[in-house]
Amino acid sequence: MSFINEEMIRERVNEFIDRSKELGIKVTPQRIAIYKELASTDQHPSTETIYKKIKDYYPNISLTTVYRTLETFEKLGLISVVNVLYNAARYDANLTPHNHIVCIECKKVEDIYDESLSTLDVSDKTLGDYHIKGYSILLNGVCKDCRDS
Amino acid sequence: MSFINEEMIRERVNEFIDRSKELGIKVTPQRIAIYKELASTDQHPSTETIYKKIKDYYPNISLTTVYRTLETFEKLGLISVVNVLYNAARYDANLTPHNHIVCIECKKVEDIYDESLSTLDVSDKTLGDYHIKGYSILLNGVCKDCRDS
DNA sequence: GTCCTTGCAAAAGTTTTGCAAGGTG
DNA sequence: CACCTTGCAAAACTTTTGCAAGGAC
Repeated sequence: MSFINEEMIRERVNEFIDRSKELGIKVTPQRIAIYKELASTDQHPSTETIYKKIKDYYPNISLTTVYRTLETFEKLGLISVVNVLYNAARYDANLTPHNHIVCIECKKVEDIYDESLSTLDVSDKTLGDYHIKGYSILLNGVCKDCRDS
Repeated sequence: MSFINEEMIRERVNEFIDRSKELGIKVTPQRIAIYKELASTDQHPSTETIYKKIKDYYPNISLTTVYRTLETFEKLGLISVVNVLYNAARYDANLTPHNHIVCIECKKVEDIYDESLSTLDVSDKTLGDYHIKGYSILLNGVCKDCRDS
């Protein structure tokens, strides 16, 4: 299911290279290394984690490059960020069940009370190796303020 | 709908005070101020934002206190954190639709391919003031490794 | 050769920790 | 008055930015 073999990785990296050329960005060894590292795992690593792994065989790479490269890839849609709101912790005193919508640009968060999103029933189930405690649905889009400016 | 008036806030703060006593934590002016600030908005503020607001009328409060207090509240279930994975950006090269499960303790992220979670269809809709681009479902629980230790 | 990309260093921003003083129960 | 909580300072950690050198096309 989630097993990734050598051939799949090679294929993904080749697709990445083709796509980069289409998009007009330069294909550097650093970019290939970063993409390959991310394509080789289903662990959703942080920037630091990717950096450390690459450093083993590419000791000169800079952490700054990894940051900048991941941002570039994400903006071009080559990869995605699991947690849009990684900039700072956000709290909520409202404990009644509801979901959230995040503005991709200004990072504003608003509540959503929408019945079509309340149909999931996963609490207290077991999924894979996990005891599920809860879930959160984060919609994303662009808010009116950001569209207007 | 999402309008919060003075009376609701007072009520929430009183509940908070009662609950704090039940839980055996001390009710300090700082804690009341922090809880009240959070209960007075549906904006899901960051620690810094809460700090700045309180500082207007409580100039001696420390940012450290706000950090520590929010953590305390969260661990006791008095409030919740919107974004569990706020510690660092996490990336994913797998662009096929899937969801994620996060271990609350070690912050590990794994992929979920579960059909019962794939029934949401919100793309390209408009919800409130937003053009929806997509959504992510983040289940949370405790992984096997963390349960065992 | 042009211009995008990289690496270094420094800065900005977020969160955590140690410790003494202070306040709640 | 015991002990939890606070505030300050410092450190740890994550991310961003400026600039000159380097490399892809």
